[in-house]
Amino acid sequence: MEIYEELVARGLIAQVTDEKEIRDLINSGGARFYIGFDPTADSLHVGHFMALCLMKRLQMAGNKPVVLIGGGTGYIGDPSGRSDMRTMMTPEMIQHNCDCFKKQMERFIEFGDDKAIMVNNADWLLKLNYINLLRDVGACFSVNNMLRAECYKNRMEKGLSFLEFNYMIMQSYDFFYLNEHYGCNMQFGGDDQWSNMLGGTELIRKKTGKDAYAMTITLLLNSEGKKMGKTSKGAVWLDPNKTSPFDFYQYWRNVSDADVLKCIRMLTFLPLEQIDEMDKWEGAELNKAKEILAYELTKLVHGEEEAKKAEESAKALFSGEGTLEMPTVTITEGDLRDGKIDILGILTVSGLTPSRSDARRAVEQGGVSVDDVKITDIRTLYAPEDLSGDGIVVRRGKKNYKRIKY
RNA sequence: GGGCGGAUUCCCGAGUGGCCAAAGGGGACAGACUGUAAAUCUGCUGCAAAUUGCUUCGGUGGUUCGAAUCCACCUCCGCCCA
Repeated sequence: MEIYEELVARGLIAQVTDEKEIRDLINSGGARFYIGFDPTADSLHVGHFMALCLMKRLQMAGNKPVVLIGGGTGYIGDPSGRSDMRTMMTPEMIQHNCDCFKKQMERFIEFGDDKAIMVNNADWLLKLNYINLLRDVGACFSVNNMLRAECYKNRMEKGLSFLEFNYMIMQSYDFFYLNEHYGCNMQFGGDDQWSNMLGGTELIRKKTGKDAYAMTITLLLNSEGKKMGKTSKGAVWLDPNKTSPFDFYQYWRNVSDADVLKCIRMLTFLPLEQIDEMDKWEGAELNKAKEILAYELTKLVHGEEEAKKAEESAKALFSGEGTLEMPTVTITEGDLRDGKIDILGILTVSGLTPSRSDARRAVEQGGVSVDDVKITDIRTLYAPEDLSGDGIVVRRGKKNYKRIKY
């Protein structure tokens, strides 16, 4: 199966500007495509991961990826898919985030031997002269058309600043610039980028008369229609210091039945035949599929060793026996009161609960246990001796464990 | 630039002098049931030395015994007119 057909089979392709041309181009390895990443945080997250995987797949098929870091567009902020304005970032933050992105990407994409290149649009966007830009590309954009774009529609009521309105123009200019200077003939991006990307192909056509193509990646939505890779605490990060491999594993281990196969198809590199086989699984069998999903993704992001560790820890914890790998928190003297610490203190210091009030509620509702014994009294006290040696294992709810030592 | 309207807790959104830590919904969390799933039911959702105290309703000052609520100024946002 050729690469384009595989992407379709995996459900990765959302929209394309010209299916035939694009298929020919990437199947023959003739695409020089770019994907942009706006440095909105100091780590990549699951959403970026999809794009990286796509780059990898295409690179393996002989196409050349251009990673575009949005050091310049970061100054503006993409309004697509947002209902409110982004908070403005300082140049220092943007630079810091760009650096973090670079490091993480090198794990996924091979940059040696001109196999891929990385550029930063700050290099050309920040130099632009307003009047020149207006004359040069401003004339190519119809405000009427822009306002009709889906990405601005829902902002018409909420409010959209001129700053954000210009994002599309900057992104279009990027494509134009990359087309001119790097021979870039294709752009990929999330489906929410569609109108921005069309702006680029249009601009290239108007300025040069050449054709350029765009293709969007299906947004990874769960069965409830929400973006995946988000938890109540925020995004699921690829940086192990922001989302531990164990938590990363657990996120995928816990996806709902309805979403497992879709995730496996879209995110893993398992052969399609194997995935089709899994598609027949039902009911509790799907639990197995979740293990596979979690393991495969953790392996891709954090390496095989970490994936194994995470898997073992998870199995041990949920089967109730083992207590090998577990985040450990050490209680210090400052946490003690009258030489002891109460259960609420332990929960709070360990981060299992955000406050003592919350800890109190958790205990009162029967959600806390220590070494598998349910705690019912909020005044339960622990002395340093109780926490010596291997310490104790404190559990809040079903899925939150911490080992507590002194 | 002119006129009008708005900002409430994680989100939406009620509240227009004391009965307000603030209705209702969503989400999150916990319990039961399960398969570390979904659905359902229940509880819970500012903080703490916890039948009490403290801090919160865009910001700063003021009126009042008492302010989310009234007044003044400021910031941000929307709508209409230019």
